[in-house]
Amino acid sequence: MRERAIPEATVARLPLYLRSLAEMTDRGMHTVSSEGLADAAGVNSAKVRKDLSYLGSYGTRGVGYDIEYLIYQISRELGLTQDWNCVIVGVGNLGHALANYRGFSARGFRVAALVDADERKVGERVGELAIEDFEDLERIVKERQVSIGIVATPAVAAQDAADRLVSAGVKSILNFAPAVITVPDDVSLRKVDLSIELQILSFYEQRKAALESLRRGKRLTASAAKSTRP
Amino acid sequence: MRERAIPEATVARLPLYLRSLAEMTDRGMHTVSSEGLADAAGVNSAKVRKDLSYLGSYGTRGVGYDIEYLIYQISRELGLTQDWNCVIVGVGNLGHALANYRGFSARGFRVAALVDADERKVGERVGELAIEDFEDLERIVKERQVSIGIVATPAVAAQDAADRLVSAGVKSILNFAPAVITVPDDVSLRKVDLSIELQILSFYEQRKAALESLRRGKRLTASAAKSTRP
DNA sequence: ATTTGTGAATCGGTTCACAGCG
DNA sequence: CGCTGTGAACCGATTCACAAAT
Repeated sequence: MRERAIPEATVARLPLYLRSLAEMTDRGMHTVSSEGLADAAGVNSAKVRKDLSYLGSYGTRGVGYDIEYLIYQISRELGLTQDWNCVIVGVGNLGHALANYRGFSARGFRVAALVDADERKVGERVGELAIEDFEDLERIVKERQVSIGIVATPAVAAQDAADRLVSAGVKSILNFAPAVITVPDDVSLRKVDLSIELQILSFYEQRKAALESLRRGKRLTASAAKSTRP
Repeated sequence: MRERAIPEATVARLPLYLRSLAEMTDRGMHTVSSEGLADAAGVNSAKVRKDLSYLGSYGTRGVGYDIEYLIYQISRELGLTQDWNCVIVGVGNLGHALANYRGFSARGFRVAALVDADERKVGERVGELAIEDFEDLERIVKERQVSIGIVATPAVAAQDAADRLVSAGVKSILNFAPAVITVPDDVSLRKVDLSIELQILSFYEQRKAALESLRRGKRLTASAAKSTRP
């Protein structure tokens, strides 16, 4: 291996491996096989081996992977050897929860500012930070070298929030608002949508219920047929 | 078309279409082309047509799709013609925010209970509801016909929360805890992990920075080369 | 004339299965 | 011998491109 370009699907799993590996170190382990890591991360071992092979040949045949070394390599690949400053745009319900979320700082993400367009909220303190005016976003991004914008506004305000983040120079956006937002090609956008997740679960839940009642229906029909046949 | 089995990827997009269609009705529209819906949902039109074709032939060639009818068909397919009761397990930061999240009830999801293992929290009111004892989960699930469990506990407690939900008969789980949890095959599991999303953004952010400094480096080298050549 | 619905081509990702190496 | 690393086969999803429908 070793010629640029890690598949998106692999990138999305690296943080998962990282977390499992960190837990293993905590438990005093030093090496792990692809099988062991796969179990911990909830995937299969072929996937682990292929994923890790994109980073380089960091395993030892017959032995496995050195946990500490692998943590270092994955962290480096994910850009976690440096800290990233984030700004949370929209400090309602969810914005509040995100602002207070620890685990955030755990992986080197620092909430450097909270902004909201509602003037009544400006000045209000949330943990260490005071809510600032959305209008000052550009200045804040520049001064504090913010590289990640977290959109936690209501749906109608989300595109505007994103536009302002982009024109302030932010190149990575995480959108929690239940709205489609569009950004230029050179900006990364990920979204987290609670309501969509619930609707997906609803689909499968319904299908299970339908199958169940079909099974039940068949059984009833069968026994009914039996009882009517003398 | 029309022989069971809608691809997972399609199921995941149906809620997106539904939201766009609802917005269109609000704006007084009555029909929409695959192109129009694609733009609103942030996908391409071929995908829209293929996705919708799995539900049946609900469009009119030369015209497009009837919005109202399509909303009905997608809602039915997603199981949104009925309400679903949810229980939130773990009422910390995030659990609180989820409990107060409107938009929840919007699509027919009702938070029927909040439970927490911390006895000091039991009894505390959050909006309409009082926090109940995690130990009573099984009874609560049965009495209130809860079908969806939302895990918002700390990582260490997540698997236990899931196990208890499963043994109470819950077949759909949405996991917010930063931990891998495993469930039997007949249980649907989706996960939302803030920290993982940030790490993915970090990867691309870093890559952009690396590319940028490479470009800058080249330019410098080029001009340096030029200046040293007399 | 316009837009759907869908086979066929293509792509990205997963899994298999085993050669290669410690 | 055990486990990694990886070509090859496979699979699901996306995109293309056009015939069919109104």
